[in-house]
Amino acid sequence: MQNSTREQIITAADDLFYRQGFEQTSFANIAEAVGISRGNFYYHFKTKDEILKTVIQRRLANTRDMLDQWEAESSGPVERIRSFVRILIGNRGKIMRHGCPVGTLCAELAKLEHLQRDAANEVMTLFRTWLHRQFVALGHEADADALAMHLLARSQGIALVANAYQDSSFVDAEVEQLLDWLDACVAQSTHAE
Amino acid sequence: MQNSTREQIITAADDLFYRQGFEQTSFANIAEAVGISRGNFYYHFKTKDEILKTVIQRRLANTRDMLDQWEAESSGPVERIRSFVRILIGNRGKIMRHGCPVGTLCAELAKLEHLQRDAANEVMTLFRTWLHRQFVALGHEADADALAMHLLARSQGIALVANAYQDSSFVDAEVEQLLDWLDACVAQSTHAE
DNA sequence: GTCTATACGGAGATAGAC
DNA sequence: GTCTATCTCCGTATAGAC
Repeated sequence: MQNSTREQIITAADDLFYRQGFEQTSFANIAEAVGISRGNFYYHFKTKDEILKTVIQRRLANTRDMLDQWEAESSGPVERIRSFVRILIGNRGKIMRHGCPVGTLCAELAKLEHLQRDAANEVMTLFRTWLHRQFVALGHEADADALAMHLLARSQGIALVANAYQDSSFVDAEVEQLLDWLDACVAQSTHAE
Repeated sequence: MQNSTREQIITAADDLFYRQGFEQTSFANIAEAVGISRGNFYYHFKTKDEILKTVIQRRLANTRDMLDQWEAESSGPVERIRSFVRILIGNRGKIMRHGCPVGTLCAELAKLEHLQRDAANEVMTLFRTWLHRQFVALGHEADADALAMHLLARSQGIALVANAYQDSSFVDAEVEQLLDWLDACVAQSTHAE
């Protein structure tokens, strides 16, 4: 069932929403990418809202999987948070071209006052609560959410500016600073004990 | 000539582009906001590109004026940079509702691969070079641009996350951290002498 | 499930009267 | 300068044949 037409539509829509934005992507674009007719498209999804909802659900599932994997692979919270920071490096090229998939969708749906806005924010919240948990494990119970939000905002800012200026060395330099900041967090929590 | 129809159109378009986004704003929206007919609109601006270009030019001019004013009002570079950081507080409400006017336009035009993308980036560059100059005055010749970019990214990240979560206390907390970071920059440059 | 044909509205844009 | 009327294209969405 992995290559069913429905799955192909979701994959194509996911990609196009990221690269062109939701509003800018038409049913014709998606149908063309999949290689089906517009009419057939409507057999699978009745409205544009519905396809967006489904794409966000898939992103939520994929994000959960990724976070679970980081949890399984990494030995401790510091290494896990480093995994988060390093997606900026791993996805450097895509981020420079199209921005952060999470942040750009939240920003677009916020401006459209779209029904699925909260659903899109939920993807960001997945990272927020996961990071929160890691900071708690680091001994930062009191300010874990503030640290998670801080890291989220830093990442989003880096992605936005890197996208505007198409600057990859900027990403590298900022990631270094984030890793230093993380080390300082660790030192601070160790110190407090 | 301040209240000419042309000026009113630019003002209305500027506001609507910020609140709804460029793509989402139609000529009908702008015409209705001004109280003129669609036909009349085309007497003043032939294409949507042209009105966007004009709006960006106005934003560039307004930004230059603001930066000049900060330069005139503040005694030194530290206080000037603080003025920049504090717009996050001053425009807190608008930023929570619609994001940063500079960042959201850059992000949207990047995704549309719009002709005016570079023009929109130019507004951000105005802040970048101005901040660069302030950091040089602070004694940070070597890393002035990196510091300017860092501050730009931090601000954009704060605006994006604040917009997503509509969280004003987050903005306050992050601004405090930015001001602390700035103080640390000053201490570092003083120390180096 | 997939297609073609088509309805319908809204967008950008133009023509020409006043 | 401002209006109404109109054109054209493209978007979402539907109907019905295969």
